[in-house]
Amino acid sequence: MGTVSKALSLLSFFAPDRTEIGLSDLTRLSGINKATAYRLMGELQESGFVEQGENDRAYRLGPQVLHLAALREASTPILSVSRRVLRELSDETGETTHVSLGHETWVQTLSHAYSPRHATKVTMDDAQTVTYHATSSGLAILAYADPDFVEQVLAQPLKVHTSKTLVDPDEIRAKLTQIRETGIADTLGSFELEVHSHAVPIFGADHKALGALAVAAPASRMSPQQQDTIRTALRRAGASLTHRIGGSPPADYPQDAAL
Amino acid sequence: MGTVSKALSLLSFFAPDRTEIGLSDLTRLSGINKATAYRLMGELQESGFVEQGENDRAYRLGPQVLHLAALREASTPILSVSRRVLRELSDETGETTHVSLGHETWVQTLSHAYSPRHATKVTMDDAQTVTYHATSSGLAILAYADPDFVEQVLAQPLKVHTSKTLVDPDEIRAKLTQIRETGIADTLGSFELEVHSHAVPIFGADHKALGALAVAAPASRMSPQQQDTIRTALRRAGASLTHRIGGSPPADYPQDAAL
DNA sequence: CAAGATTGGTTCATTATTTGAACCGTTGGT
DNA sequence: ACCAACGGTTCAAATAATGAACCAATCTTG
Repeated sequence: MGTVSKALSLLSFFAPDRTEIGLSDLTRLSGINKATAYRLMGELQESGFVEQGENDRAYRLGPQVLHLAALREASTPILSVSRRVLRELSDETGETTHVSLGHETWVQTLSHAYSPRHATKVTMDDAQTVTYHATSSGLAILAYADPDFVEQVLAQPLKVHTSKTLVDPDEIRAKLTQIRETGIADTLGSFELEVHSHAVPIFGADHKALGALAVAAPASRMSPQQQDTIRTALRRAGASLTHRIGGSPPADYPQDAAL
Repeated sequence: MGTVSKALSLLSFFAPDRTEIGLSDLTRLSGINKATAYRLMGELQESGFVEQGENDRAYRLGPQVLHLAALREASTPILSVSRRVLRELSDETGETTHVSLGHETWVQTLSHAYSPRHATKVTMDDAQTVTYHATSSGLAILAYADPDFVEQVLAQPLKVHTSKTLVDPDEIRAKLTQIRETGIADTLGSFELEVHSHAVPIFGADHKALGALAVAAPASRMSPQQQDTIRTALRRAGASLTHRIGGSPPADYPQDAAL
């Protein structure tokens, strides 16, 4: 493992529930020598990737990461492109839609759109972080992720969100196989009761799922016809989004008859 | 310069107008040996900070940067917090408001809010990149940045956006001094004609300006009373935003009488 | 309140990694 | 058929990373 990888691996210890890390904690978490960690963090700090609090001297992520994220957005505009796709998909289905990004251990909601058609709708926050195993978006990503990554996710404690949350790794693996047959994931009440959610994976240039596009509807409104509308619209919108960010699906991704 | 800094400096060659860089270009731009650059980019790729196109093998920023940006957002929630502040500020002033982040050579618009009060309004895009010298946001940031940084920005060619754009470094330096007296920057038509824009800096935990909060209004609507309303509201909203992201203004920042 | 533990930070001889000129095999243009 | 430019690779020489021990300053705690 090179020095650079080691330094960057230090960044991976930042998590939603651990946004500030002191030097000693960092050495314990990483197993890297304290002097080394100190020097590496110093370099990361110089480049603006981390910054230090004044009082406790704990490290936290710096503004430079926002800079890079904005540039990434310029080259692979998943955020801005998804806005149009979400708008159209919401109009078409009459339901709430959103895009998420798959990360190490959690799924990040990037952006969403509502439909004015119904008074009742699923409401969302941007920048929300949700679990892989309980959401249709998470499952859609997992279904087209590296098997190693899937096992890594399933090896963690799986939170029970509702009475319908799948937490048995075997059941989840079976569900993933089932998702791969149609290319569409759906969950009914496993994250929030009364929410029926459908999702398709979004692929990057490397043919791997980097995120998901989803439609979330109140379960009470989900008729077979509505589900059909959603699946058709979702499939098309997903393909469009994948294409527009310069990505392409893997060879084994189920293509719709009418492409 | 350590190996890590060298690797991270490679990332700085990505820019809005250069989102993909080949290996040879990268060695020329950085002056780093080709073999070294190759190995460093390999490490950055392993960590997901960059990815390679399939055809041309050019490097581009990877999804990992979005992950880190989301985490940074969790610790310093400038994006989510600013939404509420923007909403309130738009309601209060009846005009378009936005927050921006200062970067190396440009200013990035993060988020914005419109007011429904008037039919005519200044329209904005998120993730827009604008110049330091021609915008009130940029000037507000520069006024509270390191002098070295200011000189670095002013040493570059300054783009003429309109007939009213300031491009003489001396005039800009004088303007910055003037901004520091009140703590509020304003520009009339220097970026877009007919737009009168006011901005205050947003400070991080290190007492340095990391971004700006701004109100943009059609010049025709800018009466002295309206300007007064905006300046008061902006001052308060800026202080609130700075506070809510865990930042604090430097000691010499002009405090409003009614804090 | 004083002993012991823990914090961020530092030192320096040892070690292992980075470095870069030269060298491939391919590709694309002329 | 040539040449230039591309991404990628090699290996001895050079340089940078490493980590045990060590500070000074807080925090805990009996």
